Formats: sequence, structure tokens, C-alpha cells
Amino acid sequence: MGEQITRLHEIREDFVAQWGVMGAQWGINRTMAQIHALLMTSAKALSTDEVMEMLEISRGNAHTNLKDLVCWGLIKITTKKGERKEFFEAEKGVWEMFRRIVVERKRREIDPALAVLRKCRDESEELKGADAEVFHEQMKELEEFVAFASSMGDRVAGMQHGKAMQLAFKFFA
Amino acid sequence: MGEQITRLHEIREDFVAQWGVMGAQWGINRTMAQIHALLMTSAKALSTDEVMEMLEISRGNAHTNLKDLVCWGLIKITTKKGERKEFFEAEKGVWEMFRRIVVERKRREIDPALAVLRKCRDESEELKGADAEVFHEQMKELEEFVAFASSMGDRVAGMQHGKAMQLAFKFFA
DNA sequence: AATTTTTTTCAGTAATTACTGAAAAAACCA
DNA sequence: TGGTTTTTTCAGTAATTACTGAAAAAAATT
Repeated sequence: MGEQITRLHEIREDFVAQWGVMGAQWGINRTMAQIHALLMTSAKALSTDEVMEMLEISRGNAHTNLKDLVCWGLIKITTKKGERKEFFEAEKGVWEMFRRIVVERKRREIDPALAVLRKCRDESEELKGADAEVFHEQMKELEEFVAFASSMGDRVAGMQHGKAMQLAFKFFA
Repeated sequence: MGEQITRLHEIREDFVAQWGVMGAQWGINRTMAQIHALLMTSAKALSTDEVMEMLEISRGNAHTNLKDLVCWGLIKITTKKGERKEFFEAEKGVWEMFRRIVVERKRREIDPALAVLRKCRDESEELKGADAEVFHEQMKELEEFVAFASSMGDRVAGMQHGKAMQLAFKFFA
């Protein structure tokens, strides 16, 4: 095996490992983040077996996390002529990746939070007393802010890369 | 105990519980999120004992998470005349909260990620072959994107609420 | 400087989350 | 249809993370 190829393997393994650590710090499963890192930096689509082998993980683990990544829209299933297996391929475009993460986190985290805040705000509307007023006011402000963040998310996730960069340029001007 | 007060307790407990669930989905400890929710909606500063009692948690747990929240800059320690204990009080302003979370997450998550990406990009610069090129290109794009996000974070975290809202208005126009 | 109050630490334990490996189910093929 | 490959599930286990409670340290008081 060539010097260069071994070197690439080393660097890539480092990246995969570190990406796993990163993922864990967000609420994401370490293995899922590692598989994502692996596929993101793969020139070709990989099979479950290849992922298992490269990360030294069990079939069950590989399977579950590959399917979760598909749910997140970060990788997709492909097939090869003459091959029966499924192969997995990552979305490579960074902007597209970002958009999908925004959409998914919004759906999973922001929207439910918003529901809770609205409920608490409504239910504390009529209550009297200093405590109740502090509470209600806080719910109101949080709700407004999160709703605002949510629509920002929609807006950004709906943009093409070019438009987003234009806007970013304006932002820094 | 008045009808209204009991009702407020119920709603607030619901909020605290749900905020804990939310926190857990991000990489945040459930108890820490709950304590934050409690203090955010408290008309007065609370002592460790009050937090322990209200959430039915141990002293150690309350202590650790209160101190962590102080590190995040989300709550601060206060004292009361004639009282020996420390009391804890949350930053109530939503924009200020947001800013502090941005600063802290950037420091803990974005900056280290950036270091990894730069390292991998540099180290794969010279390598030859299709795999190496895919890898290097991916590192470059990720690095650029994360660096960009990072400076956006700085920018936003450095803004006053008013300025931010002005900008947001432009964004939606 | 002895006593009391409050904060901090941490060993042990509980709870949660992640992973394995094998078996079942499903899909494919001749 | 029966055999083969591939995917999916899941009970059991491992690893990680969070929590308790009590003891030690620190701070305040007399």
C-alpha cells in the first residue's frame, strides 16, 4: 500500500473520530456522526458492510445509524448494477447539508418548544400576582423569540446558496 | 393555598419539565435545563436549598448544575443582607440569554471543529489521487463554511438587541 | 479558636443510552 | 417453490452519563 494512501487513511480516520466527538456534543449519536464523516469524505458510495468494517462496528449499529442519517436527509440510498446490496452516499454540498440540518432540528426541537411556550403563555394569561406576571411575561418573550428564530430558519433553509451569500455579504457590509 | 397559586405551580412545573426535555435534546444536562427554567421564571433569586426542594434533587446535583449555569453566564450569584447563603438569579432578557449561549457554544463547539478542519485540510493538501482530492475538497468547503458561521456568530453576539432587530427587519423585507 | 453555617467534592450507585450479535423477516433469484 | 442474499429487529450487555448522600473543606460568626 502506497505511502500516500496510508497517510490519507490516517488523516481521514482522525477526521472521522473528531467529527464523532463533535456530534456527541450536539445531541447526536457518536456513531451516526462518524458514519456521516466517513460518507462525506468518500469518493464512492459505501455498503453497510464497508461501513461496518471501516468503523469496526456491528451490523445492527451500522444499520440503525445509516437509516437515521437517511431520515435526516443527510445521506441517500443508491444501488449498483449487478449488485443486490444497498449503497449509501452523502450529500456533499455544505450549504445543502446545512439546510437539511436546519429543517430537521427545527422540526424536532424548535416546533415542540414553541408548542410548550404557547401553551404556558396562554394558560398563565389570566393569573394574578407578581409571580404569575413574571412567569407570563417570560413565556411571552421566549415565545416571541423562538417564533422569530423559527421563521428565520424557514427563510434560510428556503434559500439557494447564491442568495444566501448575497445576503451574508450585505450583513457584513 | 389559593386556587390561582396552585394553578401557576402546575403550569410552571410543566414548563420546567418540558424545558428539561428540550435541553436534553441539545447536548445539555436535563437538570441544568430545569434549573435554568426555574430561575428564568422566578420573581426572586433562589438558594440552593430552594432549588433542591422545588425540583426534588440532591444537594450535589443542584450545586453542580447551578455552578455550570454560572459558567455559561446564564445565571449569576447574588447575596441578601442578613443572609449567609448564596442566591441565584437568571438573566431574564431573552436576547442576552441568546447571545451568551451563542458565545459559549461557539467557544466549546465551533472553535474546536474549526481547528480539526484546518488541520485535516492542511495535511491533505499535497496528497494525490481521487480519494485524496475528494477529501481535501470536502475539508476546504467545510472549513470555509464553519469559519463563516463562526464569524456570523461573533457578529450577532456582539450586537445590541435593537440593532439585531433592525437587521432582521431588513432580512424579511 | 471553637461553633455553626454553607459550599464543595467525590465514591458509590442508578439511570440512560448505545452497541452487539444472532435470529427473523423481507427481498431477490433460479 | 426452495434456496440465497440482504435488511431489519431486538433481547441482552456494555459503556456512558447523571445523581445521591455523606464527608471534607471553606467561610462566617461568636
